Amino acid sequence: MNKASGAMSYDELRGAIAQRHRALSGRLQQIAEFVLDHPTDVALGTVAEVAQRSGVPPSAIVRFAHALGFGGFTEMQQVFRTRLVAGVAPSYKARLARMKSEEKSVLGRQPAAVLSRFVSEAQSSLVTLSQSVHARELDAATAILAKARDIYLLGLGGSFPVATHLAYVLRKLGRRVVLLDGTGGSIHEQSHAATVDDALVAISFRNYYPDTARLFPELVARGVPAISITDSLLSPIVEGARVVFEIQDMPEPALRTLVAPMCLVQAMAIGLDLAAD
Amino acid sequence: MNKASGAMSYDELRGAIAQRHRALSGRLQQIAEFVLDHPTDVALGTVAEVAQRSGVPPSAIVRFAHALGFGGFTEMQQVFRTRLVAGVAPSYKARLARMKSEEKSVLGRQPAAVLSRFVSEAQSSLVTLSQSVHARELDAATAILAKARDIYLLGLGGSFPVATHLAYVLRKLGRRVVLLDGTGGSIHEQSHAATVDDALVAISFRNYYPDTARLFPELVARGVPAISITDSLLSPIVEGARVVFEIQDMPEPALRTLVAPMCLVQAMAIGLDLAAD
DNA sequence: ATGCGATTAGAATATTCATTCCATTTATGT
DNA sequence: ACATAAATGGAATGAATATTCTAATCGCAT
Repeated sequence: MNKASGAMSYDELRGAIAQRHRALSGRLQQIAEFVLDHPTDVALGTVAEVAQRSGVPPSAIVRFAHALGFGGFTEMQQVFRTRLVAGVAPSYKARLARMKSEEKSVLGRQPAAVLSRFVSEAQSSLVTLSQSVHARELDAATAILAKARDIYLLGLGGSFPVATHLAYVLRKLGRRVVLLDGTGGSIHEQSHAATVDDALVAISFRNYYPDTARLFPELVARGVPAISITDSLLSPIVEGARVVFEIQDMPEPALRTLVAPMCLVQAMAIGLDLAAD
Repeated sequence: MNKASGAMSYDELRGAIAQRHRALSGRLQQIAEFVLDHPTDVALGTVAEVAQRSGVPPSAIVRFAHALGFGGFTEMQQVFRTRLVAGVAPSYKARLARMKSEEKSVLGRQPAAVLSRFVSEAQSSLVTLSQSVHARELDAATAILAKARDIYLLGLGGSFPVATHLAYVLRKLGRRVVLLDGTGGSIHEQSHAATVDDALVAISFRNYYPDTARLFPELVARGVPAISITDSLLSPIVEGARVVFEIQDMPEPALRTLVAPMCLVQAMAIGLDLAAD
């Protein structure tokens, strides 16, 4: 019971186990070998399960945790669980909390620190993007766009920059684009000519812009093939869409760099152009 | 209770939740949104924890699981746990296989390859950004913006998305913003009210949009403090600018993801807000 | 061999947890 | 406006779980 185990990472724990392996008694050595070989079982199982799989009585498992300086099995299990959560996409909640805490410090308030924060934020959102977008979806999306006569773009509020960017690139590539921006009237009027021979790319993140949520179902009902870029399967532009790109983003709208969706629409546009040859 | 839930994958479950979301009652919808946004919490937490974090009573969580066809929370949780183990298991063999498949797709022009190409482009442009932007410039920029009564944004053509994004964030933070977009007349008229007490953020990349090149010197001549974001010191918006951010980008306009300038303007806006407190 | 300390296994226990039940509230149709 | 059904929240319940305790066993030096 000589090791402070409070804030221990999984790798540190592995090292600690390996280090004192030979100093442990027979049963405890057996358990040490098992937990190093089956960290997932330890992370997700109960004491009884781990005990059975490693062939020892439950109490031995608890003694093992004690020998490592933990208050009990549950405490040790927490460390093994960090390994699991580290494997999946970094949680935005944690990152947001980190941002908030850094904002408090004087150093974090300096513009240079703010920039490096957004840069690293953008980096990880790009990693997440390439992991979460599948080739099948991209192929389907470009197929829809390739068949479209006119391409309608719907992205208002915070998503407007993405829509304008996609509009710019598509027009550069010679596509006919209608950007639904609501200038000079309602977006309903702008989208009135959309038919089943056209296509719609809708972009919307929380909180979903009301006009987007209203117009999207109308166009879908008219048979316009739709591609949606959003942050949740529950967003109003998911139902009826032929293709849905779900992109994780920051919960706070003002903190979104839009890096991931910008890259995605770019890839869609260029991929469309290359496939057309 | 009409869905066989025994051998269900995480993605299938997500789809099922999204599909019957609107058919659920209020509380259950609230839970649906939470579990889609916080799958890790569901995978690792207890009923009480999930209930507290999602702001519902524990019994509602169990009812939610029942509504999805599971025998109880524990049964549903198993599906969420598969997501965690799937994320960590692919060690070397799977990762190698993934790399191989990516290489293969690079050979073709498949959209997925295009995306990964843009992602890596964006990654490196972010690295370059954090290296090339210095704290002194950022400080100077935020100082100018802090003193400004109205902030005029000038970014046309391919830079328009950056300008709209900056406009969105600044307005969210309560700043007075004039976006020079030329709708309903000339940008000259829109910028007519700009004085020495205001500020101008100009964004322009090759080939420099003619209107930008024309308007920028006029505003500078009128004494409006200017911040420029561009790709060359020879660009038309460098001379007369108080601060210049030079950002390397792709030579071909259609291939720019705008990732770096998006991050930069975001950092400027948030940095301004934090410094103002 | 024998006594002593360390180690172990299994039962006992106390706690945590998921689930169910029921009274109350809220929505819905007549 | 009323009656009926659905939904909800909170307490009660019973199961599952981690942990502790104790008697038995093992290893080891004398």
